[in-house]
Amino acid sequence: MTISEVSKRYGISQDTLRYYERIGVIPAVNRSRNGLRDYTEEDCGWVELAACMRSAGLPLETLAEYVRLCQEGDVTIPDRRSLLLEQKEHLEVQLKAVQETLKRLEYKISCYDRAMETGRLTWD
Amino acid sequence: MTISEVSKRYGISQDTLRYYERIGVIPAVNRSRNGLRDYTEEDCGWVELAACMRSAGLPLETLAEYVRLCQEGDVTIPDRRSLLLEQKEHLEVQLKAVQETLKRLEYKISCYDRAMETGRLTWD
DNA sequence: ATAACATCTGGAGGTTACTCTAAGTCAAGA
DNA sequence: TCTTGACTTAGAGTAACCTCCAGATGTTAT
Repeated sequence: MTISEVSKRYGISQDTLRYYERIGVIPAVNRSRNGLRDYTEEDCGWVELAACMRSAGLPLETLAEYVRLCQEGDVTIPDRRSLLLEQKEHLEVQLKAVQETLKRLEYKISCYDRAMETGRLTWD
Repeated sequence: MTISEVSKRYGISQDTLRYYERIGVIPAVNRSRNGLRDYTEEDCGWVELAACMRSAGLPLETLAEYVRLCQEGDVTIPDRRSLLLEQKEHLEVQLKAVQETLKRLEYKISCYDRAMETGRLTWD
């Protein structure tokens, strides 16, 4: 699979794919004889994982560390587990922040809805 | 209320409070005769709103635009409403991303839990 | 053969959101 | 009076995350 195909498949620019590989957020991708990247399904799995984690805001450095640990073999299983646990806890905090802010936005929007009917803005 | 008090109250650095004011994320704060900021409860309300919205990841530019619209009076009510609606939609997408990633982290962690008992990592 | 196209690398540039520094002002305490 | 400490400004610096560019190379279509 070429970089342009992977780029389209996951909605990540080619530049970003190369960047992620360079900084270790995805492991090194095999090359065809002429030096072009040729992504396997396993490579795509790493890309997809990175895309998912990034969409939730995990830092690139953390993802790179996870990949590094994975490459070091089974001895790093406890480290990997605690890395994921830490990120899970961060995300739980983040989730609450987003939920609270959403509630607040909904409330404000309802105030504006009323304001647009009555011409009066109450409790902004 | 002094800047150091507001800083402590909302866990935002003094530098950041001044920065937010400078770029319009919070409206201009009144000064005491010697030029020091003296935050009213209303000012604090703006700070708290900014803190909440930022915790969910809303961009500073968007917050500044909202503040600007608020200062322009009632004619901007429809604009403000649609700005908030747009941010609400972004946050709903973000919420889903965080929820999905959380699920995935939980699943991976459960795999690592099993791996640490059995010594075998399945379905990473 | 030549042109068009995709990819490569290394490095520079851009955006967002702070964060820090330097130099200055002012009020209160020793 | 002198110094300490909290505050001020303007502007530079930093970190994270891309994004773009130049110049090279290799493949495909005319």
